[in-house]
Amino acid sequence: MKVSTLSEYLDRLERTQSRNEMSQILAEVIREAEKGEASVLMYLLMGRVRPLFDPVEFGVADKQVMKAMVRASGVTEEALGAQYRVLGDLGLVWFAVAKSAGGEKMEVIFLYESLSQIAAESGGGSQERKLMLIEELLGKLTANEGKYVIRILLGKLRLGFSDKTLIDALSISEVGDKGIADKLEYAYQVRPDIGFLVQKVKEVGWKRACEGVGVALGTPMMVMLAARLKTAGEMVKKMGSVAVEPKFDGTRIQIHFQRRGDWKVKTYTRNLEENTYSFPELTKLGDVVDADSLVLDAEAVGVDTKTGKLVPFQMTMTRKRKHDVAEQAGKVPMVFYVFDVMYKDGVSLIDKSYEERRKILTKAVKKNDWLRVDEYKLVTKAEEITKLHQLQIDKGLEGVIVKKIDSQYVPGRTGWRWVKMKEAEGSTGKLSDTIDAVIMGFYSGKGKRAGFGIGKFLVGVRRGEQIVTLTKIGTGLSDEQFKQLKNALDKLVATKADESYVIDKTLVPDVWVEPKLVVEVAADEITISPTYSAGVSLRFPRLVKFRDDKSVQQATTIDEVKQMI
DNA sequence: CTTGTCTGCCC
DNA sequence: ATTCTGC
DNA sequence: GCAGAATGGGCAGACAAG
Repeated sequence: MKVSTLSEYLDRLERTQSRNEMSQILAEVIREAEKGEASVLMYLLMGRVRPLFDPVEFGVADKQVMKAMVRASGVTEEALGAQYRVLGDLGLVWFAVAKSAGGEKMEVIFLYESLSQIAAESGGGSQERKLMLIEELLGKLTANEGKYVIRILLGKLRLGFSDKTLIDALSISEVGDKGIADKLEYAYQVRPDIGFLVQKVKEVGWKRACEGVGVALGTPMMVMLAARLKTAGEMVKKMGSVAVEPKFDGTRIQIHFQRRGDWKVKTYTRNLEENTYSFPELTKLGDVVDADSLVLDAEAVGVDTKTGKLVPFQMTMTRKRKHDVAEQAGKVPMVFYVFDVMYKDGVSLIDKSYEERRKILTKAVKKNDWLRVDEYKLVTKAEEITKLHQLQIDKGLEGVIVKKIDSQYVPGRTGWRWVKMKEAEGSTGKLSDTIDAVIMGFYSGKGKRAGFGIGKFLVGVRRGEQIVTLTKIGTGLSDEQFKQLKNALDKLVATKADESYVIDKTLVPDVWVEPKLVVEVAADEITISPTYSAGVSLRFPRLVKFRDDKSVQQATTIDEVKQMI
């Protein structure tokens, strides 16, 4: 397939909003792909050159791509930046400034090779080499083709489809409708590589491609996630009999173990990245399990060496490293709370019920101190969920996960099988109170929000006569509220930061505004911040509502914020 | 060698 | 992570 | 309700620049 053909398909996709229609178009792409080309096309459509679980990344984003665009177009960085703030998409910026070069009919395979080379460059001088390669590539493409290539480099085609839609499309390409999407999804779940799946289906047909697939050691599988419901009552209504488990504030880890073989343990993150190197303590896994092979689902949490208590999330995350792991493991050892088993001794367990898997799990782990099978309580009443939730909160945990006891292990967060509960019913965030913060400035938006002229904004709190920065806010507003806010802020635009602002150079907004507007902000936690001038910041900040009724003098103070810790 | 910027990935 | 929105 | 796309803080690592 030619790149020009691909870009015509992408043009069509860009014009359609209906995902059903998108699936049809994508099915055409799959049908038209030549042998050996299908996998490559799928990766490109996902804004990548390799499957999710391969650690191959482009290593360029906004800043570097913009530099390459400066070179390829001759337009200054300032001019491109200005366009970017208006259009909210570097692909569109390129389309606007690119000279109508190209003309060469490039093959998709060639494009793929070029992009792979960009990803492969590393070491001293690699940034320069990446820039050259991008510049060269753009020079061979039309402005429209370049638009899509830039979006691929940024990992966002922004066309309204992703892997799920590609699976629907694959089903359509094979049988004319979404009839086999379930089976394909299952195959994708245990090997989340859309390029591999499409290629295989095209080569051997969907029946053989889906035949006998199951969890495989050494291949990360997609994990089950917890949805959210507002009340315990809704949980009981949707799920019936449930198990309530503690929710630990650490990092999700999928553990693959085999007693014999060229490796013993491999671990993966929630997003399927391999992170075996981060957890040297798991080399001893064979001592504490009664099995020849396992795939486990767990939460890794650091412990305080003095008190034995679990450490805060930020401390646990210091283990997300490649270097000096052993040293860090001494400072912050890990424990692993195991809550599920997806495979044991050659048998895939994801089709078994929660209760069955739990029984197998309990038997598979021997009594020990660091690989802990977490507790679960079977419950049928809403009040019991609420009570257990409060119990975990009192213990200092994040909350609870409520699980439907007869449910299979299904990836993603759909279907009301697992539901999380963090804050108490009726409250907006886990933080006991909301904060009334002052809007200090705002930033242009990307994608849809470019049209609003605002995508997020900077807020602060009072410290004496000063206003110190606390967090940026980019969620909690409806489209309508974004438009309203932009209108209101336009009347407060200032040419520079107000004298009362204590600012940090990395947080300079696109537009400063006078300190007039107050907003109510919710969050889950107050964190010690290395970046914000308040010295603290918010974890998961979101807007609750505009507080036009409040003056800046009535906004929350830094002392009040610190008392909430 | 240190510092700053950018990126990717945890939540 | 949270939240909003078109289908 | 699903799937997708906006957006958050903050950590380590890779490079480039000084």
